[in-house]
Amino acid sequence: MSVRLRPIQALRLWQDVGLAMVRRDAIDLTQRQMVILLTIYLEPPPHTVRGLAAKLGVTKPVITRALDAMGELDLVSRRRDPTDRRNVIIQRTVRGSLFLDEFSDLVIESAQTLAP
Amino acid sequence: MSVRLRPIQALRLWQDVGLAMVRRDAIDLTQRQMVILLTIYLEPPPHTVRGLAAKLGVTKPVITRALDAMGELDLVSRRRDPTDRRNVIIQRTVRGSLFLDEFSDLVIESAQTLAP
DNA sequence: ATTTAATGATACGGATGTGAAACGATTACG
DNA sequence: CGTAATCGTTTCACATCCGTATCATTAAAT
Repeated sequence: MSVRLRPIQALRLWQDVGLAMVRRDAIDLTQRQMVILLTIYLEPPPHTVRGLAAKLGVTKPVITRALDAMGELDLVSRRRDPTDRRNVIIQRTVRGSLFLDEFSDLVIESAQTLAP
Repeated sequence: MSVRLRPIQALRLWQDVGLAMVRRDAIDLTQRQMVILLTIYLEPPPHTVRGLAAKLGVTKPVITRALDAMGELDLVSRRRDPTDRRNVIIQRTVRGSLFLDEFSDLVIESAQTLAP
């Protein structure tokens, strides 16, 4: 079932969620960091720096630094690929799952309260 | 009519739209800038620096700088309030309307292609 | 008229993100 | 082997954002 939205609803949804994220003094991720995090949690593993860079169309250092920042927040973790030690495998964490759960709740609630 | 979303749909929606925004080499707004822009276009005028700062829960310089940046992109414009010349009234622009129109299309399309 | 208050802009120091380029470590290939 | 290619990281110079504090302008109060 596809989700149908009207233009004003789409904009209100973004405003609501964005406003809640800005007001919450909590975790403040860049748009790129958010997309990286969502990709790690939504798409099937394994995830590598190079793969994420290609998917997002950005350079590798962008991914490395985003992983540094999010790793500091314990939203993701990294480990070397045992079979090919050049690769780094990016893994999910409990805190990352929790963060995205709360975020999805926020989106769902905003969507529910949208006027027609 | 409220819009019902499931958790995975909510996350996929954000990933889709974020990915499209990151890949587009075009306008790259901060989350705060985006919320400010949406507020200016969705809520009834007049909009002032002080009012926006209060609504977002941030300091006034944040608003001033965001307006500087978005004004440079011709997404908003400013003019002095004639009745009280301390105030600055923030106004919409054609380019800003167009930008948000395109953005809402992006959200709507992503929502339509969501799996159940 | 003088003082007080309010508004938005600016200066400052610190933190963080970016792309380009170079680097060390590891693997693949001839 | 030894050389080339791959992968993630680091370095560099630059840009942008943040909050605090301060400033100039304007309005209101005394």
